[in-house]
Amino acid sequence: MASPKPGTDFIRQIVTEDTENGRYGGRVVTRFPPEPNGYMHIGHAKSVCLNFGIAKEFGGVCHLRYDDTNPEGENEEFVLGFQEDIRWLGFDWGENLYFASDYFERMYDSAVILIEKGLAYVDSESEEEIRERRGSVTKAGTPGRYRDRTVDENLDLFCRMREGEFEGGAHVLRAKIDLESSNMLMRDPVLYRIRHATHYRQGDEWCIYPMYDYAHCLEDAFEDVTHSICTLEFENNRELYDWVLDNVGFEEPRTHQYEFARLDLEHAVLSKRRIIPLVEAGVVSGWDDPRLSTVRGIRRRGVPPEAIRLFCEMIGVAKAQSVVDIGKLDYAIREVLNQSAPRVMAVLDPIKIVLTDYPDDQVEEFEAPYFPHDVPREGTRMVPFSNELFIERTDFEEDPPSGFRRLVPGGEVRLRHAYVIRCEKIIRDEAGRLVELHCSHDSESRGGKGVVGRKVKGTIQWVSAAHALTAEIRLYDHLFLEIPETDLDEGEDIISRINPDSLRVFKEAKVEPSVRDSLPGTRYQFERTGYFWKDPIDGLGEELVFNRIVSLKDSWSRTTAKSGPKVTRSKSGSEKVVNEPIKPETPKVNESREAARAADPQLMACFDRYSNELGLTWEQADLLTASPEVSEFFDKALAVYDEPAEVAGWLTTDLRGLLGVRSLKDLAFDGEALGQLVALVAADRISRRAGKDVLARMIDEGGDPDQLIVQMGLEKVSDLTALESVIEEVLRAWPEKVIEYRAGKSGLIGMFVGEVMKETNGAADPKVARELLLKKLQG
RNA sequence: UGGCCCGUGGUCUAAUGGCAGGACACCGGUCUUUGGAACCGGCGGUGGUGGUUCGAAUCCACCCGGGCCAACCA
Repeated sequence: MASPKPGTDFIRQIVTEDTENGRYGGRVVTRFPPEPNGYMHIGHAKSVCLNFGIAKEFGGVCHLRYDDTNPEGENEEFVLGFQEDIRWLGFDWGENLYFASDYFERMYDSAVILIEKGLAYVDSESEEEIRERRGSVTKAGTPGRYRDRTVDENLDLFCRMREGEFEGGAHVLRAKIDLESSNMLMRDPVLYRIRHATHYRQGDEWCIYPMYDYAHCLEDAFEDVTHSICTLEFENNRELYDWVLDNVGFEEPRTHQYEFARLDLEHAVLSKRRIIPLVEAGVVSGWDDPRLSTVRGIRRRGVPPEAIRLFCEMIGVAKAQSVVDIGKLDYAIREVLNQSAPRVMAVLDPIKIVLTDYPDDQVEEFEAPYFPHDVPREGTRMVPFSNELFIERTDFEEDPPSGFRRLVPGGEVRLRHAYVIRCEKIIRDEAGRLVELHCSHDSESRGGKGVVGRKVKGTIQWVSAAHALTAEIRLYDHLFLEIPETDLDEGEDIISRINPDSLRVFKEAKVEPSVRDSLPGTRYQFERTGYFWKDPIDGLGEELVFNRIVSLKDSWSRTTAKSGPKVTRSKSGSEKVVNEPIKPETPKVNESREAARAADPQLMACFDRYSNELGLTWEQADLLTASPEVSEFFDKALAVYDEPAEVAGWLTTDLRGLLGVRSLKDLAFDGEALGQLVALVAADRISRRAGKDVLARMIDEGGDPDQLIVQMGLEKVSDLTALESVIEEVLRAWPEKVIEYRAGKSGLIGMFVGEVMKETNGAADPKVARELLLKKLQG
């Protein structure tokens, strides 16, 4: 089975690293935290596979925790729904079932801590005022009247909020953080609001309820979660997540939040917010409509859980927002079902065949295997045959296109597991409509025996008219024509985008009799048509009702349709953006750096000195004068090693890249140390590359470059013969690469240099090594 | 418009300064009593421009494009 190797996505890498470093003492605790206000959809399934999957792989646990902090819309039915769906997917939370609402008391206590620290206050302004004062993304917020209430006053008010003294909306508890923060979430976020509502678990015990940003991180921390994995839209919330935990007093090692891109599927609608109107308008039969991408819908359609897991493995986990081709889901379903579904015959839209040369009172039975030769499973059933049969209407063509391999007037076709027949006569009614086909059969071809002297290319399915079962068969197609989740505009009526052919019903379909005795839940392949199972609700009684789970891949209709251009998405980058090359007359300069210089004459002077006296480029001078720290760092380095261009290169490129989120101030070394390092490289003591390794070490652990070189064994190998022998060794170790290189794959030179560097532990001079390599590979 | 995040074949995703690889889709072929499956082969990619480096998808800068954030929702 095609399955990409799991375990290499960025989250698993983080977990691996944390486990290896013993950050949490080897513990791995994840959690799946649904709000019980709707049913689970396939997007949740991705998260379930991720969280439970990681726990399993790392020998940890995954908690199922309901994030039930808002009484509105939450209820027990949805709680049960999630449990059912998660179990169906094949995951188990064991003992670890939790409810955020069970933590309300502890959350209250934590809020009191924040108030006592002066980090939270009761605000009594109206909702509108608060919104007004929060400012906008480009405008700072302004403090309200109540921001400076005393701790005692806040404590008293908060207590009375809980006691139920106030109306909803009268007061809120807010964190006191920073009204000017560029992150809107940090502008004194609301922690608690008053809601006189009955909670489905807590009843009327509470009339204040915590907000997500306050509650969620505490839930994770209370449960000793290690890796709190959520979707990308919570990236901005991480800062607040950390703020709450740090200020309530949780210390490292504590939980941290990581974000991945949620699943978006072509032709599907994935959020509860968008599914609810479909359910309410009755365009689908309910949350379990087989066309919906809810887990209930998928399950009712007949998709096996293995297929969902395979699908989630196939699509991977990353941070790039993306839209997955629905064909991948179909593939995963077929992949699983091909191995497990017994084959039987059914005819959706029958036309009658009369075998004029077959005795009309004769019935014979063919023993037909349930599985094709390439599926290693056993089993057969008996299929009755008589002189009146049904075949699929689309398997007969009066006027066939070229390449058509099924029944045509005067032509032959093989009936699967039975005889070859020939179409002798078309019978029509007065209106000229096709009524039945009169055919003859070749008794020599019984049971699939070969025919002599001619080729019969086509094989079609059939059922005996007298023995067939009549069934209703429902064919499902994508609910939406071409609209991925992200393409819908806010407020747009999604019902207008429904695919009118998303459900087609065949009420008079004919199925071979063997399925009458099938085990409940059996998934079949109706040969040449697709995978089907009995609808678990409407197919329960006497009536036979089948759902199509997924069609078979159909390379015939693909070639006939001469498939027009694929529908492309209207938004989100399907067309390449071509940029005009920009050759600025005067180099572009970052505005904030320019502002910093404008505000600081000394910086401005540095900028002039760097670009004029020192001869640095605009870009370098610009970067080096972003702040006084940078220019001072640079000047100190220059004092040790006075080659401005070189030092500037190290500082603006290598050091900047290595720094990440840290700033120069956090460093355990200063400009002088950088100067020393650059000097050592310039003096040929170590290669530039080795120098970068040293720099990385200095950033992580501090230390003196001179000593580090010795410690890390990076002293340059400049001995030509020593280098040569290493090179010989590398070339011997990769004979086939040498051949490829000589055959023209010149990109391999980098790989050879890399191998030499590896062999010498980074000490070789790559420039020399490359030259030598080039020379050797020539000959 | 401010902040944060993200750009790798048609789609999803690897490569953590050293061979741009895999899967789906697509195209061709072999095989076949399913126009299925399997097998073989093929097409096709680092958003752009500069810079650093022996070497850049990867580091730096600018540009372009996309996403998220101004609920007392989660």
